[in-house]
Amino acid sequence: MTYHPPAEEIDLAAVMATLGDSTRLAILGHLDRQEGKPLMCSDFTALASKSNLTYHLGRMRDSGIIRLEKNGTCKMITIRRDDLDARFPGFLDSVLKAAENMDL
Amino acid sequence: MTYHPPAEEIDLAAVMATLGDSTRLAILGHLDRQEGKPLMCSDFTALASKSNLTYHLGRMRDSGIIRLEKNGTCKMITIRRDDLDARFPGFLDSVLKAAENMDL
DNA sequence: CTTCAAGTTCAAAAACTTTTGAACAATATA
DNA sequence: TATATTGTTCAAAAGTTTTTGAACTTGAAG
Repeated sequence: MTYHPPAEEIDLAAVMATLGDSTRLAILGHLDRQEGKPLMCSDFTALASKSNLTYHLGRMRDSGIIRLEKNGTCKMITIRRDDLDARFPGFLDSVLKAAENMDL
Repeated sequence: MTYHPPAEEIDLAAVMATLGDSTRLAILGHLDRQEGKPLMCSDFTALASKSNLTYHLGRMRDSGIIRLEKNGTCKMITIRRDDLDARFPGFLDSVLKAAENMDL
C-alpha cells in the first residue's frame, strides 16, 4: 500500500468502487472543502478509528484518488484533482457536488 | 424492487456503489453500445445466471441507472440518460467511456 | 535517551454482497 | 388448454469488505 498509480493507469471502475462507500466519500468531501489547509490522517478521526483510516486512505491511494506524502511523523493528504480531471472530465465535479453535504 | 426513484432523488453515492461492480458496469456498457435495439434481461445471460441478473438489474434500477419496463413476458431495459445527465453533468459520459472495452 | 504524537500492521470478528439452484408466476403462441 | 419462454423468489452458501484492538514503528522535541 505504498504505490500511487500514474495518472494514465487510474481506472474509473476502481475509482467508483472506492467512492461507493460513505466513509471514503465523506473523506473526499472534507478534503475538498479544506483545500489549502493541508490535511492529515488524524483530521478524520471523527469518521473512523486510526487503523480503519489507514485502510480507507490506502484504498483511496491505490485507486488514484488521493496522494499521500510523508512529512515528518504526519502524512499529508491531497486530492489528485489534475489527474482525475484530465482523465475523466466532469467526473470529479459531479462527485464533489454529491459529497457537499457529507461532513465530519 | 419495483420502484424507480424520481430523477431528483437519484443519489450519486448510490450510483457509484452500484457501478463499482464489474458485472453491472459491463451491463451498462453493453446497453450503451446496443442503444436503439431494445434489450432485455436474457441479452445478458453471458454475464450471469438468470436469477443473478434479476439481482443486478434490480440494484441498477433501485439506484436510478436504468429503467425496466414490462413488455409482455419480457422486460425492456434502458439507461436513464436524460435523468443522469441532467443531475450529474459529465458523469455518465466518463463512465461509458470507461465501460467501452467491457463486453459480453 | 525518553516520551509523545502520528501512523502502520496483523489477525480475528462482524458485516455485507454476490452467487446458486430449485420452485414458482405470467404471458404468448400453437 | 398445453407448452415454451421470460423472468422472479427464496434461502442457503460462498465470497468480499470493513471494523476492531493490541502491539509495533518512526520521527520530533523536551
